[in-house]
Amino acid sequence: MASNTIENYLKAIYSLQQKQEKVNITDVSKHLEVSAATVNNMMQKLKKMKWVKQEKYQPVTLTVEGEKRAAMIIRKHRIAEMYLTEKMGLGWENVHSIAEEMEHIDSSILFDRMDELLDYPKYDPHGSPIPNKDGKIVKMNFHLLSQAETGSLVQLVGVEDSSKELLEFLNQKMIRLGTEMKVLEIASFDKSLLLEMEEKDTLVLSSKVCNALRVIEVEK
Amino acid sequence: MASNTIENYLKAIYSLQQKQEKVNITDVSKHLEVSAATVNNMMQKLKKMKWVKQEKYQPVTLTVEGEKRAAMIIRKHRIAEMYLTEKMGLGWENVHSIAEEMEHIDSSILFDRMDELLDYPKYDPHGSPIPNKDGKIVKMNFHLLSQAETGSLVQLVGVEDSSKELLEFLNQKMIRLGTEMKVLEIASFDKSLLLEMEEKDTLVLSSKVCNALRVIEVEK
DNA sequence: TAAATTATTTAGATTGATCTAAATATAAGA
DNA sequence: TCTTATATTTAGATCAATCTAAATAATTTA
Ligand SMILES: [Mn+2]
Ligand SMILES: [Mn+2]
Ligand SMILES: [Mn+2]
Ligand SMILES: [Mn+2]
Repeated sequence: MASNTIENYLKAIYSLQQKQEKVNITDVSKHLEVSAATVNNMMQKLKKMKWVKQEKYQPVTLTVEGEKRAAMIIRKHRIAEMYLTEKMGLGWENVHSIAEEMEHIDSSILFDRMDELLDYPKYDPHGSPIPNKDGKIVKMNFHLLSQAETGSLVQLVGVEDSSKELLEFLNQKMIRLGTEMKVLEIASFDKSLLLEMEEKDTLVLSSKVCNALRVIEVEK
Repeated sequence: MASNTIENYLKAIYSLQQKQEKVNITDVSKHLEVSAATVNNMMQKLKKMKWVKQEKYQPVTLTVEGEKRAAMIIRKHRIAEMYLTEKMGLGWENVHSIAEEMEHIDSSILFDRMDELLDYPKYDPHGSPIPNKDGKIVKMNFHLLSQAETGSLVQLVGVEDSSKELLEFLNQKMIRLGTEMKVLEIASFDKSLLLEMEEKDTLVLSSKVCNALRVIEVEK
């Protein structure tokens, strides 16, 4: 059995691989907030286990086996999040940190049962897809709100990070998955966006927030 | 924050303290299946943290603070077990090992919510009382089936261990909490019991099993 | 009570996960 | 291309949690 630490590394590499071509030691280092030397050290171990491949001084990639393991951990994480929100009534801002611990529980009975009770959900409460039992995961189609153009009408389909801080901010602004927003103006000075909300009131979001919101274009 | 390891030590000492006057290093060592030297080493650390007291070469005791922490971990463990059986439909034989990991999750929101959804249960699925938020725990009244006398009518109110192995054995014999059994005969050779079950059929249980079953006397 | 047994402590070592500092390699910029 | 900046690796250290073996204390038995 892999330690929680090792599982967190696999998950980190997997997540980074989803949005980048190349995953550098430094990326993993920043993502997990450990030193590059520590990551390097762990990569030696993961190479021995045949879960990652890496040539000296080159980026890392998960092997097929490593990717499968990572996907299974993420699957457990997202099923747990979904269960906690849908069946227990916890807010989307509270479930990520709990799932961060539950994902390491070794019990197919538990996660299969949650999956069943949820009727096999495809997405987690933050809009990310849940890998299936084979580790297959649907490729999401979105762009970041920070990339939207003036005049476009967009709908929130996911968030880049599931931190309590961001999600409580969104709660307060009444923004949730499915919320539609029209981009009225992009401030050239700080890249903040002026948005028209569903109730016709307007709202300004900083570029930091806009960089964390996954949206799709919708018809007017 | 205490590590999972430390929390498991606190829990072990607490559980042993429930059924023994004195808790020796050796008892903890056997309970957690680590060497006595390891336990000794950990006791030095727990003493520094003021969670246990121990004079050199003497038994260990939890401090008030240590006991409270232990009770909170056990509370989380038992609420989780109850939730898994009652709300998710898992069998009593499957929940202990899951709870062993869930008990370390640091989230009052999660456990308070489970407690609420369960309507504040007093006992876990194995018949053990759930400590309240102040760490108070009701003293159970029972004796082991192995201590029962010939002719007595007893009812199962709990188990000494929650291992999958024992509980699957009990499932197979149709024995669950509340099951009544009459002691027909005690074999002097191996201390096995011949029992009359509710459906009038008879059953022999080894002393090993009888030592794991908590019963109370019931009226005939 | 002396000897034997059992329990506890100490000493020294190992493993996993981490760090900082320094060395080395790669990539970017002038 | 040469220099500079950035990324990776190596070296050496620390801390938590464990071990075995040996020393010491406490308890039990004869
Ligand atoms: Mn999450
Ligand atoms: Mn995790
Ligand atoms: Mn249990
Ligand atoms: Mn545990």
